[in-house]
Amino acid sequence: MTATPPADLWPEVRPEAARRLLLAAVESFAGRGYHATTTRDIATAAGMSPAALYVHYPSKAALLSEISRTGHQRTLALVEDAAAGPGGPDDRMRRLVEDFTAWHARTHTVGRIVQYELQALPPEDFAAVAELRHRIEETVRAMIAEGAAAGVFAVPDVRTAARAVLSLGIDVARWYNERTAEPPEELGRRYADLVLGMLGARGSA
Amino acid sequence: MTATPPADLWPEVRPEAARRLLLAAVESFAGRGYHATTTRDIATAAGMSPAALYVHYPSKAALLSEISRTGHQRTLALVEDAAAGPGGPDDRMRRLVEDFTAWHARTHTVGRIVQYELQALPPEDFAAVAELRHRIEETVRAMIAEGAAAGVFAVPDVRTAARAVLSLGIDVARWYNERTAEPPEELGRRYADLVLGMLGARGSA
DNA sequence: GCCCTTACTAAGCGCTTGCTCAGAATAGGA
DNA sequence: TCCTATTCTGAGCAAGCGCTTAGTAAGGGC
Repeated sequence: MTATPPADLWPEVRPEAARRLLLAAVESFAGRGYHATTTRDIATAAGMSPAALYVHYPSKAALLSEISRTGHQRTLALVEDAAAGPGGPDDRMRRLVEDFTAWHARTHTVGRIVQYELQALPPEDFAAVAELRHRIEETVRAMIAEGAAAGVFAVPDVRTAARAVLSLGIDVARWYNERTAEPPEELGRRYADLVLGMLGARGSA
Repeated sequence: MTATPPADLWPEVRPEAARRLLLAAVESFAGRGYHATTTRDIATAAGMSPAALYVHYPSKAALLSEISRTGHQRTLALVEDAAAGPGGPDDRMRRLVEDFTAWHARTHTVGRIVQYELQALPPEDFAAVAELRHRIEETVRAMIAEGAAAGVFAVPDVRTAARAVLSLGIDVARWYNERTAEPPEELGRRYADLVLGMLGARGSA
């Protein structure tokens, strides 16, 4: 088992029943999609009746929004941490790709919801996460631009390269599952190597 | 308008009403997801009543299966064409990435369904497309292995590299939309450059 | 024009869904 | 132990869903 065990998600959420609902929702939303998941699915998986969900959350959509928001906050934090860390653009890009990739592998259930269930969010909640996504994209773009200006990266188009870097990490959430043998950290290292090669960083390959 | 106009999809499908239903289904499945799309949505968009759908297709799921199967066949064909084409591994990889990327950009609605609605397919239909997906993955993996053996590519792990190459193209379907300014062919060329850099092809960057 | 086939509709069915509500059960503090 | 607050349930509601059916309309061939 190389993914984050569900037991480790949202340790701060209380009461325990509310957390059980989140955990159950994540599994079902990630496995079958938001719209194909019923409140009965979630409640049953959490060991409760469907009505219990409404004691802790105002709606089914509120569960989705909570998962999406916290997932986006987490990925933004790790991207910004890497960007603000020590070393040159190549070192920081390596760390960014390692962490972003490993997170999508380890937390692929949340990652799937974060990346692919945006259209199911209520409009105001969508707007909030869209802003977080924009900050992630800008951070990556700025890092590549910095590396290109410093002659560390050689990319014909910064925006396209930034898109590609994020795509690699994001798509991990689609394909990574419990049976994938490669540990998240190792996948992150391998992806970092590939990305530095892609960006034409000297000393890469 | 840089994507394939819906009018160009499935020109061989007759009668015209059946094709209108496919076109309507593609737009709605891609935009909101299979499960959030009702038969009433599809029928209304096709200018018919919900019952008309059942004159041409046995079920809502049959529409999904048709779109998924034809989409997979198309992507498998373009991957295999590139792999069987002229030139060395780097030339063929360039063509593969260009075509795969451009297809996902131009036909991003179908691409979204192909890549992200697998869990909604009836089991037998899923099994059929899973086989097509496996062949796509194998073709790309074999090409990278060939390039590595010939010393044209330098990758520490062939399977991870193959995964990454496909991920770049696949994720285009998620983010590309009608407002994206970059034409599919140009995006394909840029991605091909990035991929050759990623694979450590000499002369790349 | 007639007949057959195909395409289509309006109406409605049985079932499912997100959610509400009144009452019951449980937990915690004095 | 008792009381209050919190947690939870069973039952059920209104709306919506995929699909069916009987009948109508349209198209094409002779």
